[in-house]
Amino acid sequence: MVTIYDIAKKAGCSSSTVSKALNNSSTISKKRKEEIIAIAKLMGYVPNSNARQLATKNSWSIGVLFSEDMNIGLEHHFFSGVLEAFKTYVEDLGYEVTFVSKKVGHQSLSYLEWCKYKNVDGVFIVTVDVDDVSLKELTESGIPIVTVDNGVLNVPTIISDNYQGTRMVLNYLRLKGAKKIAHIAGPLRSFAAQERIEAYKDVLRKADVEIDEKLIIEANNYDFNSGKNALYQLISQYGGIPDAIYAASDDIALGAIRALKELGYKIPEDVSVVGFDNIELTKYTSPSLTTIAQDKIRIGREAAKHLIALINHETESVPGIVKRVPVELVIRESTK
Amino acid sequence: MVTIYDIAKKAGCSSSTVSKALNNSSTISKKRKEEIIAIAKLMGYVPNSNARQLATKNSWSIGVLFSEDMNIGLEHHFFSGVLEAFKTYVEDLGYEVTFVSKKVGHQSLSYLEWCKYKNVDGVFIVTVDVDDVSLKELTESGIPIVTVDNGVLNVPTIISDNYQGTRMVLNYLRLKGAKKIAHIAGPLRSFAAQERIEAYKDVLRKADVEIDEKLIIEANNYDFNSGKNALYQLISQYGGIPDAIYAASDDIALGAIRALKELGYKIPEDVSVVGFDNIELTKYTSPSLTTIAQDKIRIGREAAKHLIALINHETESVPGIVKRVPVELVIRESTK
DNA sequence: TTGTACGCGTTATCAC
DNA sequence: GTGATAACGCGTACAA
Repeated sequence: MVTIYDIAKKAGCSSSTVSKALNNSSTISKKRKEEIIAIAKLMGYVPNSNARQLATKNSWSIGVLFSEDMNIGLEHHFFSGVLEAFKTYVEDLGYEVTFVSKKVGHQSLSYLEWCKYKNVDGVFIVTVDVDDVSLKELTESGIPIVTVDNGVLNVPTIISDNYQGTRMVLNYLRLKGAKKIAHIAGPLRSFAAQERIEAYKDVLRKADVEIDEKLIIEANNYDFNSGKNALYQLISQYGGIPDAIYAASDDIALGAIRALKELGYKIPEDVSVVGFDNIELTKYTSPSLTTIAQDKIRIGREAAKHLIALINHETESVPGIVKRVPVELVIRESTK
Repeated sequence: MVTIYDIAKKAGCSSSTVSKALNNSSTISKKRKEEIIAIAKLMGYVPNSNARQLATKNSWSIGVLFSEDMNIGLEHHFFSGVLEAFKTYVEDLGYEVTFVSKKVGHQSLSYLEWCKYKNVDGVFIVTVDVDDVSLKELTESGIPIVTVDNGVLNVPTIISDNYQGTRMVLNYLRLKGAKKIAHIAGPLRSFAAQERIEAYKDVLRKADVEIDEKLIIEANNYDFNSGKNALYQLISQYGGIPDAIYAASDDIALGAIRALKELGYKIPEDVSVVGFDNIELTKYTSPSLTTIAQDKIRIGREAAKHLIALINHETESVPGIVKRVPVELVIRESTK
């Protein structure tokens, strides 16, 4: 490993002069500077992150909480996309991103301890086990944090505009003549699920449609099988099928469609079905799925932007929703 | 921030004694040790990663190359799964995982420079632009590296057993009576695509089946549309449809199925279709897809194992395939 | 068993 | 414009 001392020796100057040259300080002659930089390049000098961070107390690093123990299954696709966009944005600003861990070498740490250990500038909570006690400690620590919808509520959150999406779905279905529109909600421990169900009720109410609680059912989870089960429950609780079904996720929608097919119904002839997310495969199923497209890239980027602003003290940390990202209605074959 | 000096002051001893207590050295009395540890906990002491790494020259960190500029689309799902498994394994051993970047603060670095800067113990190449010049420098640097199938060939590689998978597909199709079996290969710049096409030829040859080059077609990519296009080409080049189609990925298979449907063919009545990967959605399409399941978790874990072994000098770095992970044939509705 | 003193590679504060 | 020198927080020979 070549250090600034090696360079200093070769350049015939002191290490502090080298440091100044490399950090283009103003108090150094142009000639010296170029000379030193040339030598550094020649010798293959690479700075040492640890030494630099130790001296500057400045880490340029961001921790990412991304635990997959919690079995979010297909949904994961959404979060991966968000993380990608986030990573791209902050890396371009010169930050490095590291997964927050609970171990270092042979000893166990809490999330907060790990963050202090690494001296991260901020944390992006992507997915997490909300029941983890270690999490509360972290979110209350004062470290800049953002998250996207995942049920952690005491942290600045970037989220899709669920109300807008729900309104678009319902307006569209009603425009197409649907009277009885059911809603298969996501698990209500999820914030997004709560928002969508509230929006469903509110939009209908404002359109002077009476809310029929029998048309609302909560799925156990966001996945295919939960959707399938929910549909059977819906039918038995409602005593038949509605004109249309608004599902809280694409996977739920696909599960519901499968169940409907098993029961001999045709989509969209007998019943229209709409999902939420616009995951890749919705283009390719038959029928292809009408759905609300979430803008993963935008969400990731907005999260990054907000976190950087927090780090730079350009904004204050307020718990809850700080940004709603617009969604889009994608009309395909599952609605008539 | 509380340091070992703060603890030393409170405990009435020297900082080195504190250090010894915290690193459970053998040369310290039990009583002192427990006392110091208690004080450390009380004061909320957290070690400083940079100082420790600077002193020990030991980073306990692994870099991950995961660039998404290259538009691998749906395939990404596979790599995300592999990365998850990898991360879980190495974090459990106490390593932290950081995305390799090309910037730090405001200056640009090559991959290798970044790795030296961060002093990572090893690198896991998940996805990467193989044409990146910066990559060669890294792979030839001597830093421990592993990769999974992605076209980087001069590095130890963990990969699915493509031969076994291909053999299972072909044997199954032939058993079911298929005579003319076409192969839609992946893009041949991909190593897996090459392996699968070679296996296809070899297995048939060994079964005394004459290879008909007209039954082989290379898709431009691994995605849906490439599969669709490839199928049209196949038909025009072969002058009809074969008994069965073995596609190099599920997405290709689904694209081909879509094209077949457009042409009025029924699957599996008119033609059987088999994919490769076993991505989630293959369960839910209609017909659901017969495919080869790749074991993402096992691949990620084996990659981790191998990298750790390299880091610990328990094995030597040999370019090319170091481990083949078994695959499984999942029979669903797209074959008869 | 404990403490002293130094090194890890860098930046930053002063004198010069 | 340049160069000693002191941090930064920790680990570790070596001496006590």
